Amino acid sequence: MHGVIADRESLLAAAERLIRAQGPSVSLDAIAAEAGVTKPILYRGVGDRDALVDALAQRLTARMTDEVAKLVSDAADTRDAVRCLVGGYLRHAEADRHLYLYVTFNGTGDDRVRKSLLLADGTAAQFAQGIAAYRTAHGADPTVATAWAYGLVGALHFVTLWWLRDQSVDVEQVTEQLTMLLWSGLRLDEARAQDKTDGS
Amino acid sequence: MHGVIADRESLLAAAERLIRAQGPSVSLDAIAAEAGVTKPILYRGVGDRDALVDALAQRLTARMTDEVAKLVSDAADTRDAVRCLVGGYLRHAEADRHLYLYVTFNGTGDDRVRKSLLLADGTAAQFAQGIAAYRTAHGADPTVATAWAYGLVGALHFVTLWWLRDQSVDVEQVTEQLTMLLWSGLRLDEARAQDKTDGS
DNA sequence: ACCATAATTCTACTCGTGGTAATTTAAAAG
DNA sequence: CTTTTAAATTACCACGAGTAGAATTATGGT
Repeated sequence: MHGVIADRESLLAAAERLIRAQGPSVSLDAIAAEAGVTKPILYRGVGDRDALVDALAQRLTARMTDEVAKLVSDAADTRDAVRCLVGGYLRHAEADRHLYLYVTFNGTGDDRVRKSLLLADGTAAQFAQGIAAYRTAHGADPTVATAWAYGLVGALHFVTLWWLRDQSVDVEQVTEQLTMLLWSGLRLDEARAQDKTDGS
Repeated sequence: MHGVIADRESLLAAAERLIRAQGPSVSLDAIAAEAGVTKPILYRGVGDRDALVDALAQRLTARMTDEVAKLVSDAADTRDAVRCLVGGYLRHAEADRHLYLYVTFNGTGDDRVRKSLLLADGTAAQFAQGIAAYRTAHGADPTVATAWAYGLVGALHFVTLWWLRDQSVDVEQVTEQLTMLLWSGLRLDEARAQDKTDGS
């Protein structure tokens, strides 16, 4: 119709374009129309809805982790790296909020868990790697890396959702607040005085 | 049919019963049938799907916060309180996993954000209160409470999802790991040596 | 006791969306 | 120019949310 080539790449690009323009509640028909093709072509090119979300999640994850990694590489120290990570995540999610929501909310089937962790898995894998490396380099136990990575992603995600919904504070402030929590934890400095050497 | 009274309470109870039995992908027809009524009666009693999820989220939130609060009240110190909270959350989510998933995954409309934060809002409100009280009592800034509360809920939620999906570690271990992160943060002890007195 | 009217419940429908099968159109080979 | 094969389009099915109208039961008057 428009001379559009229906390769996977342009289909995914059309999906992103339409989601950005119209919000996360777009149908597959609409995406196909945006790409200038019909639904079966879309299915042949990228698969069913799950596959589409999967692909978009991969692309978004790649962009976010790339950008965040770039920001982090300029950090002064490790705490500043966390700060850059949090700020980068928030800003990217805000800039691409529709796609972010499309990818992170996909609970219709019976495997809601798997689907909702699509973006999380990619991000958490990166985080886990960084955490494990950091802790190994400093003689700390890296076993916690996976659990911590999912905890980090969850904290980032929910703070993002809350902040996107009611933007009551500016990005700098929420970044600093979340960084405080992630870097130093809930405990107050005085609590450190107590020895917490639990051998579990 | 069964002499069932179609008051709101029994409708919600039937919904919980069926979700627990059949998983989070139950239709409203099925819920109505479980309650012994038909769909319009269900609508008259509890409203549309959003209202149902809202009500179930409130009930689940109440149960979880109640149980967790009880566990926390027996804690030895503040760190142990966090530990009890994490463990209680994980165990309750596991025990009622279907309902937990039904309530936390509800992204079909355009207000995905609002709906997905239904359980989070209730839980985060409690957490924020506790955090603010704790910090105020110790002379720390309580402004961070809201952001931290959503961060906590997000970390708990995602670690729960990850753990429910591939139960590769036992609950004790993941509880301890997440508690470490939430209580002490990412930083290693040596990092404390560096003075981090950032005045924002 | 009987009929009419009001209230309530049930059935049956619409609408939108994911997914697919069958029909049609275009292209290539003989 | 015909026939066969490959491709896309249209038309359809399944399913679930939500609702309007049919049917049934209860209520009240005479």
